[in-house]
This record gives sequence, structure tokens and C-alpha cells, in this order.
Amino acid sequence: MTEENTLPSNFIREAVAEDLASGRFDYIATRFPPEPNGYLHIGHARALIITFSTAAENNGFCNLRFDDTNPVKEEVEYVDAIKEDIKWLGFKWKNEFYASDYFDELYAFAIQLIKEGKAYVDEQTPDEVRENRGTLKEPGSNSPFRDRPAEESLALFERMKNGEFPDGSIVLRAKIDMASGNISMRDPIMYRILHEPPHHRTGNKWCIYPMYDFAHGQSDSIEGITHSLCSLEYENHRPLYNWFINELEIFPTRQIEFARLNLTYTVMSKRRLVRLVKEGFVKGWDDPRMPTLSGYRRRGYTPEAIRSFVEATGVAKKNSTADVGLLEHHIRQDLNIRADRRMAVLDPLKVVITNYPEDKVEMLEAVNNPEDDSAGTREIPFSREFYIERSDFHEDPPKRYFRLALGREVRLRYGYFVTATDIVRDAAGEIVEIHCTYDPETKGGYAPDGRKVRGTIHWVEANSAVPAEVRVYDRLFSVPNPMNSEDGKTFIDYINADSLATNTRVQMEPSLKHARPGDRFQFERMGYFIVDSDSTDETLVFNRIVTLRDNWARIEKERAREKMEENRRRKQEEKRRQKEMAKRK
RNA sequence: AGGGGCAUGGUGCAACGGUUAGCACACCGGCCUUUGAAGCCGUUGAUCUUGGUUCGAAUCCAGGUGCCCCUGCCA
Repeated sequence: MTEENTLPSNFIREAVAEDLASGRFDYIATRFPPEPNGYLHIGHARALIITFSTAAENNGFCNLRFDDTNPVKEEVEYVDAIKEDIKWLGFKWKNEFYASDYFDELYAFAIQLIKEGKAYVDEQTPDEVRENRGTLKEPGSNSPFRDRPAEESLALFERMKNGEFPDGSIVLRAKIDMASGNISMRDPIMYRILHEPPHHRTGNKWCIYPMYDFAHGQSDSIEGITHSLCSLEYENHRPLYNWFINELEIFPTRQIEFARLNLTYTVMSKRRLVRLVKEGFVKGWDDPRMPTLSGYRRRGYTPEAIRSFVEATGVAKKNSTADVGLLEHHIRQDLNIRADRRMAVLDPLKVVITNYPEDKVEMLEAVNNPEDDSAGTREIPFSREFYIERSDFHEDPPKRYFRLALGREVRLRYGYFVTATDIVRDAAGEIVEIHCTYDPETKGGYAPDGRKVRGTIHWVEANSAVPAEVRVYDRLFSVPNPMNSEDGKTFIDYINADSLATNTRVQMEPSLKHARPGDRFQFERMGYFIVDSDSTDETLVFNRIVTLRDNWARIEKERAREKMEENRRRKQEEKRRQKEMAKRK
């Protein structure tokens, strides 16, 4: 239990501890209640983690309960996907329940309230119901059917259940207060009629379905859930849930609300995610650019990284948007420790060592994971010809560029020191090959004379290289808050056109030949990658999970920014001068 | 005649009436380096506002301001 002291404090942990201390509850039970009408995203992950951890930290239990009170929206296919995602994140529920398991009990609760004069059947049209609900600033008015005798409502409700009325004709309502400042207390609808479609679990047994507000609280109560943790928008509904609990005299679940998790450069609402899929901006719910759990899974994120990220963002009642950079930090952190290193060249440029024997091939030893000795070493072939990244050679090296250039010596990782001597061009003047010489004394990358080289670059031997496809993913949106759109634009207008770049020119070291879908590697100096399920026996396909932190890229970016700024200034100056000249004339 | 919530560095959280308001990420600088990675060290930077209570307020109270949620027979 010393572990408990090290857990970061938050208002939910405090509330739960208090309830235990005060004796309000003598055990802890929570529930995760998704509606089976879409895929889980990383926003759900926070709810999932808070809910399951609250139970686990208190030796309690957590149920999985699908909120399936609306057959027109819900589908079975989502049930399995949701379960898979929860398992992937590493959580185990005690029971798998459905709100529809309680339809009989809910029906009995309704009858009880009608009999006690606390609910009534309303025959107003949907329009009338809406009009009489009032507005945010004005009270509603009572339905003409509000004070009908209980027997009448009872009979009507029975006939509702028996299918004697068409959809939308009548509803069952709680009799609370049409003048309440809280609109969810203005005689909320408890049951509505829905003849079609059949429910995914109860089929055609029912044609009346409880509203979420009449189902959720009682479902919690039936299961003995002590703490019903949910998002902020249900705060307004809490008085209603408590009203039902009091009137029905059932187990008093305590509801606690917290803020949802938002992410920069991301949209999170189900509606917008659907649009991205349906309109083909991404390839599906599990597209590696999607913030869905299945998307992150395919992208190569680990459940551990997602969990530690969510823990790091904490939980509060303040609406906030976490930096997607923090998520990236957590996946790097995790993969740094667990991913084996390999060498792969994404944008190959051939290099020939002119003083290396023609037919010689030697094996060099490379460390698999400098963070983990138990990962061991491997051998990689080296010969006269190999590939390096095009960006690792520069004709006109800028300041502080440590890589290869004519006359410059660099270290080939785990290989030799080489010095570039010549550039070979094609007819168009494009660089196609670099010639260099090597120092045979520097095998393994060490200079016996102790001389230093600043640059170490990765490489892949040409004859044994394994070609592959790499899908280079970037953020799906180009602005931090795509929802904050201006002048008639929508989030769609902020989609990053370069969020996916497919690269089929990749050359990898031969040890990668036997990589299997799901295997993750760090390609040294390039980032973390995972073998995608699209891989075939002929072609390996990798997804880029995340780049490495890259100080050099930052320097270059800063330089580019400065250049642009300078150009802008120069242009303005030019304009100003022209104006002046015109004036003078 | 409206009701409910929230406000702490750039971002996200902590501090529960009592040191110089702490942590993580980001940023900036340095060290180290056979990954411009990782690691290590350091710097900058915050209590929305106005009053009140108190010996003492980020914390309690009141007003103001700003943002979020609520007028589905959705969840």
C-alpha cells in the first residue's frame, strides 16, 4: 500500500478515499459505459484509465456496460472492437453487461413511479413537448396530460409497450418541475416508442426504449456501482439521477464528473472522426493517423505509452487540451527502452569506397539496444558499396553540419571512417553517387590515433540490402486547434496534405528481412517504426511511429524561418522604395 | 427567470489557511556522446480581476470578467 502514497493526487482519488473513510461506501465499484456506436479514441482512454484504476487502486471492481438504449444508432460490430481496444490497453472488466439486460427492471421502475403519481404518459406531439419545455431563460409549462390519473397512465403505458401506438405519438415522462432552472428536470422523457429497427440484443421484444437518463443511473444502481465517473456534460443530469435514486429508493451511486481529454493537432468528436473516414481523408478507423485506439495501435504506439501519457495529463474539471508533443514524448520514452536498433536508409544515395577491395565483404558487430544489454548484438555486412541518406551528404555544407562533404571525414556507424573525394552526376546534373576513401585502421568506428570525427552516419551495404516500403506519417492537421476555424473554414480545411508520404525506395540492413507485423524498431537517427499488417512475403511495409527528437532539424527550421523573414523584409523595403520613386516622379 | 461548472508559467497537472508556489512536457543554455538519439546539469517563466475575512490567502467569502455545458422522443 506504499504505492498509494506515490500516486498523484487528484479530486477523484480524494473523493473516493473520503467516501471510504466516512463509511459512505465500504467497497469501490466503477463501470465503463460506452455506447456501441463508434470506435474508442484516445479521449476515451482517459475515462477508461481513470475508471479502471479507481477500482483497482481500491481493490474494487469495474464492469464493462454497453449503453444500448437506442437501437437506431447501435450496432454489434462496435461491441467487439470496443472490447478489443480495452483489452489492448491492458484492462480487465469484472462483468460484461448491457443496459438492455435491465429493460425488465427499468420497466418495473417506470410502473412504480407511475403508480406513485411521479410519472405520466404524455400525448403531446414532439413539437408541443419542445415548445412547452420553455427556453434557457424562461420556464416551461405543464403538459395538459400531466395530472391525469395514475390508472390512465398505467393503461396507456401498457398499451405503449404492446405496440398499439406509432413512433413518436406518446411518451412517458417523469413529473418533476417544468419551471426548474435545470432543463433536464423539466419533466424529462423516460420512455419513447421505437418500432424499428430491432434491437441488437433484445430483437423485437420491445418497442419502447428507456432514455439514457432513465437507464444509466439505475443500471449503475442495480450493479452496485459506488462511483459513476463520467464527463462534465453530465453534471447537469446529476440532480435527475439522484431524483430517480431517491424516488425509487435504490442503491445510491455517487456520480463524479471530470473533463474530457483533448489533443492539439487532433479532432476527437465521433462525428468528425466519422467524416474523416466516410469522406476518405483517411483509410479507415484504424488509419495510423487517426486518434482512435485502433489507429494508434496500427501506428505502433504501445498501450504503456498511452497509459503513461494519460497519467501525465492528470485529471481535473477544467476543459483543456494536452500537447500532442507530450504523447510523442511518452512513446519515445517507452520505445527507447524496448525497441531494437537497426539501420535503414530512407532516401538512398550510393557511396563507393575506391580504396576498398572489390570482392571483399566483412561482418561488423552492432549493438541491438544501447539501453538494454540483454538485447545483445548482431552482425551486419560491409563492403565497397553502400547507401547513405541523401541528406547526409552536402555539396556546400552549412555551418555546424557534421556529416559528409567533399574532403570531410565521418564515421560510418559500427564501420569505418570515410572521406568523400568525388561526386558523380547524371546527365541532368543530379548527384547519383559519392566516391570516398576509407581508413582501414578505423574498423568498428574507432581511430587508433585517437582523432575525432564529429559526424556518425548510418548506412546499408548495397548487395545485401533489403528493399522496403515505409509510410511516413505526420500529424493529420496542420494547426494546433483545427476546431478553431476562421472565415467559413472547417476542420477539413486544416488537414495536413503531407500527413502521409509513401516511400518505396527504402533500403534496409538484411537482418530486417525476417521482421514480422507488429515488430517495432528504431531505425537509427530516423525514428521508430513498426511492421504494418499490409506487409507481404515480397515486400515489408513499415509505419513510422514517431521521429527521434532532432536538434539539427530544429536548427534548419529556425534557419529557414529566418531566411523567410529576411526575404519578407527585403520585399517590403523594395515596395517602399518603389512607392517613393513613383511619388517623386 | 435562467441553471450548472471552470479559471495557477507556453501546455497539462500539484500545492487542502502557514518556507524562496512544486512536477512533467515544451523552450533556452551547457555537459556527455560511435544515433545531432538517449542520458546528465542548469536558466527563463504563473496564482484572471477588485474588494473582504485572517497575524497570514493560490486556497475561505462577495462582486466583476472570461471560457465551457444545458432548450434531442441522442448518449
